[in-house]
Amino acid sequence: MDIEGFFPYRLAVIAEAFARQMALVYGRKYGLTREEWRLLFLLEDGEPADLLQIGHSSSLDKVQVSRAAARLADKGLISRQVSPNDRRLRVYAITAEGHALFTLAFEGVRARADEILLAMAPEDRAALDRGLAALDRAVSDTAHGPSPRPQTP
Amino acid sequence: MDIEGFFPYRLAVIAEAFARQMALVYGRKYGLTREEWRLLFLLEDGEPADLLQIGHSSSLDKVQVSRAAARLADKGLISRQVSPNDRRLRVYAITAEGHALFTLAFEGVRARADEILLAMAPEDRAALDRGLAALDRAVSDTAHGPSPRPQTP
DNA sequence: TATTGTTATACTCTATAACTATA
DNA sequence: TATAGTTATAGAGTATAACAATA
Repeated sequence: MDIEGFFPYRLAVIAEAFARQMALVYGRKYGLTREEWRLLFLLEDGEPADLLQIGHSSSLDKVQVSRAAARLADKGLISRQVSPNDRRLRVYAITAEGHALFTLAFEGVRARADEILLAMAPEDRAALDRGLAALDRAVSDTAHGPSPRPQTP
Repeated sequence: MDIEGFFPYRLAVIAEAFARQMALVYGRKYGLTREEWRLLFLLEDGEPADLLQIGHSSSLDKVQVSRAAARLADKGLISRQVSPNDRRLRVYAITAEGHALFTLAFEGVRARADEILLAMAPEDRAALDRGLAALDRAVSDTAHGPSPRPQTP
């Protein structure tokens, strides 16, 4: 068994190399960590939301979201307001500055991602898409222990 | 643009979920870190080698290899001997205990990986394989800056 | 002077647990 | 008492720089 041909190794190395290319853009060029980038993406994309909703749709746990949100709020990229309905909740929303920065960063990331994906033959792209979707299902379907990244103890 | 459908996000999340399943085995069950696991894999697989050779074929840099090797040597899983030819070099080799532990861990990891992969339709597995290979090439082909994980400054 | 391997430093990420304030 | 969010702590991963020993 050669390590290069061992599927778990291959997947990890390829995904890492791709993620590194993206991080060069939002990280080195726009000063965002991966968690900040995801959080901004989520808030830009959807309605203002609270921490648990965000955790659910970002594959981050509540601690990660809380800390990324604190940093983003410090930079003025998002706002955090206590909910009037339930004062335990905070409602996160993207600010105008946040929107502006996200737009720039997103264009950069998308451009780099497209550059890579468009260097692939269309059939290969389709194969990748199909294979990843199937892998995603297979991991969920065969999960044993507790579900990953639980939000509540 | 929905974050769930954004390719870089999808790839990262799926690869992460898969890697987590593997780490549950070699990590939680056999007490190895990811770097120790890779290093052991490499030494089990090939000839005894020096640090730079290992770095090249493991996607780890020399610092990571050096530290993982120190921990593995402490546990008695590998040996490190100064090369007689060039006394700057150290030759790493797996020990009998290392071999025994690796064999157990590998069986476990392979079993979990196979469980997932065999839950996929054969055509989906083939698509995944083909898509990943193409993605790997595309990332390399479109690389701009310095190559990732350089071993020498 | 250049190279191999090690150590140092700092920051990010991951995983838990404990804490606070509200409900 | 339970829940939402925060803070604390520790370990693992990543990125650089500096260093010692040897060539």
